[in-house]
Amino acid sequence: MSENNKIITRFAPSPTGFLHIGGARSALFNYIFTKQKEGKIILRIEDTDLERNKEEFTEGIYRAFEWLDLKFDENKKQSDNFPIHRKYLEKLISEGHAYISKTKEEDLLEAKKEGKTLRGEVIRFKNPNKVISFTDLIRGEVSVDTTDLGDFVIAKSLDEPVFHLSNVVDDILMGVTHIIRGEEHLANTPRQILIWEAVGERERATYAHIPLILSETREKLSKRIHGEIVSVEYYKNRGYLKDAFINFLAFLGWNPGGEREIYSLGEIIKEFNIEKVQKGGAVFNIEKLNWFNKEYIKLQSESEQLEYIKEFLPNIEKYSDEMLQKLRPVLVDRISYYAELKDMDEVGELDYYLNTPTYSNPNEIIWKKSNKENTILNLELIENILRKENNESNLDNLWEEIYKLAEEKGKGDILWPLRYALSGKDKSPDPKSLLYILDTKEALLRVENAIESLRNL
RNA sequence: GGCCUUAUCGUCUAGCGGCUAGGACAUAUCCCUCUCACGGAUAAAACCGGGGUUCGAUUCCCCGUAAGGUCACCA
Repeated sequence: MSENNKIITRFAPSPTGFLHIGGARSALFNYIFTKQKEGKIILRIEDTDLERNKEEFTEGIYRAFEWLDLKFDENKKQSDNFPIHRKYLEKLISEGHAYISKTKEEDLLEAKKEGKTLRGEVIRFKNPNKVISFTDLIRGEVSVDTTDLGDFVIAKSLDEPVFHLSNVVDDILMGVTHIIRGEEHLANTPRQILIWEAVGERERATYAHIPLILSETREKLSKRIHGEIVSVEYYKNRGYLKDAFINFLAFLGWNPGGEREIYSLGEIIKEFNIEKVQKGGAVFNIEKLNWFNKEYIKLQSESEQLEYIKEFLPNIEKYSDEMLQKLRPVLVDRISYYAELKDMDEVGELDYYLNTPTYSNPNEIIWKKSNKENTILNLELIENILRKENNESNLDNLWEEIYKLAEEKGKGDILWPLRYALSGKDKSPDPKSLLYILDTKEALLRVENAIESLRNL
């Protein structure tokens, strides 16, 4: 593709909040589309609303993209272009496409009642009142009579353009060829096309409006009512893997056909076809994300898993490296995202790795089909084995002996009390894993304690 | 309310005139098993309604219905 018909796209968030998952998906679709066509993608921070903008939100957006590892070819801030926007406003006015409009007294008064202040005059676009048709890559032909849009405001003053003007002028100036954005902008498109045509200069861009991400109740997901789950950083902080997150997001509203669902970004770029993007909104289902994430955790290398564990496991300083190594498979097996380690820690599911358990209800040491005497006897047999193997530290031998004993005496009658003695819990990983993770000396102590508790019963 | 958009299992979706309507998540049951988790298997579960077009509609058209978006001196 030659340089002058190269595809140019942009993602244009406003820094009035953290990056929304819907925004992330828009950006992702832009990114995928652009990479596939070997085009250029621009990140343009739309900071024209001076009152609501915050630098921290811009930072947050950058951080989110850094996490997702989506890199933009250009980084722009719309406010840098205010002088240019002014020139275009002047041009539109002199050509009769826009005019300065006095605000009506009654509107001024009404706004005051609501606590808002309106400018005495603003710049409005002179609506030619015609039917605008465009081809949306996802939706096909869309056609709207712009008459009922009226003469809409495009700037508060020559130096304060608002969204429609800045957005269109920048798209024209930056050579944007494809505008891929959320469906909430579909209704804005006709008036933006009106401005685009009034400015002239360039053939208009091709539009594609991607469906919204919906809540359980099928409405647009919003931070206000749906909370932090709409923020991309939430997923980063909860220990989701960016590849899983991207895979999930891309498959919300699109898929390559076929039955495979685990696709790397590179594979998605290869397979992507914007015309196959779903038209209807998609309900955001965190269960499915969790499944994707678990699949990606399984795909991680041991050292990657260890890194995440070190980041998310509470009281990490209390675990030795050796123990962490041993703990890794057990932990990874039980989570879909790494922050679940914190949840497990909070409910005490990790206690027994660090602390010798106490048996508040020793009856639970006894297997359901057994009795106290038998259990004490069996634990003593285990105790003997542990004592014998204590200095050899050969886990395989140790386990072999215990398992032989279990087969002899009945698995439940050996394995249950052993596991309970080691964990102090009715639910826990299997005793072999526990023995593997715990020091043999510690295991012996726990078995002795359990016997003691039973005797005192 | 006006305008725009959408409509396949509970959810994400495959399907692009003829299929026992396929897969995944979630659910249930079973297997594995001392418990939990993992894993494996099986099951239940959908074409919004009504008219056309057609030999034949989930698929094409129209009308309803429902849902969503948007109607700012926000983006």
